[in-house]
Amino acid sequence: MVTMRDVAKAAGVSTATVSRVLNKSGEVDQTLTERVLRAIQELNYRPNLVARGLRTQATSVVALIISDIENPFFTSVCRGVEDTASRAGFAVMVCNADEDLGKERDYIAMLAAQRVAGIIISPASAELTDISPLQERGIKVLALDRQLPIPTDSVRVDNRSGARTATHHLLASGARRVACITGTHGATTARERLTGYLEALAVAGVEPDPALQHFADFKEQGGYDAVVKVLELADPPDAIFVANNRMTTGALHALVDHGVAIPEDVSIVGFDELPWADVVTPSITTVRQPTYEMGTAAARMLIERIGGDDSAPRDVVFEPELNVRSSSVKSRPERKPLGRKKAK
Amino acid sequence: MVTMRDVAKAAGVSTATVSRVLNKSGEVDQTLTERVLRAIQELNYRPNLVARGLRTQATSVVALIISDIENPFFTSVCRGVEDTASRAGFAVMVCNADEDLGKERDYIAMLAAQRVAGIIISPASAELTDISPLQERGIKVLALDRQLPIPTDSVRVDNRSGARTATHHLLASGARRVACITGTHGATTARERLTGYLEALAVAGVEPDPALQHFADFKEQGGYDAVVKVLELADPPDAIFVANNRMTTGALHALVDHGVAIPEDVSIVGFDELPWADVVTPSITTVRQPTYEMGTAAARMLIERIGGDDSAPRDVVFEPELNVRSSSVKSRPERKPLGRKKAK
DNA sequence: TTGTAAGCGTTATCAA
DNA sequence: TTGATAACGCTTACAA
Repeated sequence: MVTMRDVAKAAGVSTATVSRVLNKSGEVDQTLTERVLRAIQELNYRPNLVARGLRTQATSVVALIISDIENPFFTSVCRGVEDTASRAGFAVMVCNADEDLGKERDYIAMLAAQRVAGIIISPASAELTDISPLQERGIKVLALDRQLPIPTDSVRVDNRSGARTATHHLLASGARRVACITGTHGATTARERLTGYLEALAVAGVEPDPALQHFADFKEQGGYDAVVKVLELADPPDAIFVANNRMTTGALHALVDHGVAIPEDVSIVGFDELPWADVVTPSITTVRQPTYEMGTAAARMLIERIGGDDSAPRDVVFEPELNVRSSSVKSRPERKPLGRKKAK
Repeated sequence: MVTMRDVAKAAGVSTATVSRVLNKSGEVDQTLTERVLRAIQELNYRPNLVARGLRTQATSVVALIISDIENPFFTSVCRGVEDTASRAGFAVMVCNADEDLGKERDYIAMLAAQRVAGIIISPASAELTDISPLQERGIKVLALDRQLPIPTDSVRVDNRSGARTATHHLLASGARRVACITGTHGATTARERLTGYLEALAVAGVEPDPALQHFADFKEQGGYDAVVKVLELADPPDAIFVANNRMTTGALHALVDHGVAIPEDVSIVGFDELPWADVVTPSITTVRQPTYEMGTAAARMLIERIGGDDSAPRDVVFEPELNVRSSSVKSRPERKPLGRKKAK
């Protein structure tokens, strides 16, 4: 383990001078600078970031706490965060809290203790997630996808609008009984998407049926089970709005397993884009979120905060976009869209 | 910022005693212990892990450096690593090197400087990835999915065997000209899967055609472009073996866009399981890797090393499994498999 | 059983 | 411009 002392000794200077050379703080004589740099090179010295962090009370690490690392929505956001953050000289650490409040608390504690510069979090719960350990230490926090009880910067999409558009589209395309499979109760996104669905029903003058509304777990199995339940109803739905990508996959599995024709028997729209939406027959109508852009926006805002910006918290809301494909259009049997020459 | 000193003062003891209580090291009087615990509670004290790490030269963090966070293979492995590691009291940080040697080097440097306890890495390059900064500091390293130049613990699948089985299956199912779309040159997995493909051809007495072999980028676009190239050949293939999940998605896009019938015109087998392999028509034949198990095995081995195990490096090789579905069977038109009652 | 004090590898404040 | 030296918050001999 070669330390700054070793470098100083080798270069015949003090550690203070080595530090100044390293951080380009203060003026250092040209000759000494060269001696120091050579010593660093020869000894293959690497500064100890733990010690530096202890001394400066700051690191150039930002963390990303997500609730499901197996969900393409989050991994795509990750990419956006990372591209922006690493360009600004920050390393990104991803922590998977897995919708688990306990794990989330542990990660928050750990990151607070590690003195990361900032964190982007997709909270497991709107009410119960506690970011006070971070705020106490002045660590900047940005809420992603979901909001927090305390006002903080946030980046998300207009979930109600997206759900409304999707539901409206199903009704307009010939559906009359639309089911809604949304996520866990705790997540604001799940509740907002349900609200949007209900709003669209109201606008169309359709009486909502509680039997058609399900809270599932945001994963494949949850989507599968919920669909099985609504299919077993005496009066089953002729359309389903599914509130996220993984549940949509599960829902499709269930429909296929039960020999349900899509969209003739049941049409379907899923929230979140699917890489394979165009590969399947019928192709799947989705509500696309601008995931990558959300990631870059989140990183940019967080880094500004770290840079000292202390203006009022901002809430950036992106607009999701309905991508109409074949799974949702009952009336006129659509042809597979032509002319695509590029993979997603 | 409340430190150990504050706690000590509040409890009327020394920091040494507080430390002993905290770490359950040494015997501490019952009364004092209680006073300390109460002070900790009242002041809401949180130990500073940076300082502790500086002092003990160790942290209970393991890092995972992966080459593509958008690839479900890696995210599933992550889950395995995390479940095992967090049960053993380790936090897991995921870093996305993105097949980029520069980023990878930066992350290695950073993690070395942070003094993580160990890292699991899927190296960007078999030859150029340099883990010496880690080894110099005694940080345990395990290679995942791909191997390293230096002997280290490793967890991977038998890529040659998987590719051989897939290719053999295509030939046995009626294909006569099989193309192979593999990953980047740098990755051992890409080369091994190509080798397996060639071996299967050799066994079947089929002359390999370089025009049917492509190195792509492990992503959708690469798979798409490669398929377009082989389709434009004067003598196009009647089957394709694709060496990973994302490229398989791209390959399917290309086939669909070009109106190619699967499996009648071209049959296809993809390496890596796809969550939606059963949802599409035809369902997609895949070579499944036991991703989650690989993650748990990797974490277990790494943690044993951290615990002091210094036996010879182990190379754990899992066997991939061919999952025959409809996309690969030309001869007898298969019925959709029945009896599945559970989503993936 | 408890406290004192010496580090861990940096950075920053002084004097020189 | 440079160098002692005192923190940063913690753990751990060693002494009491």
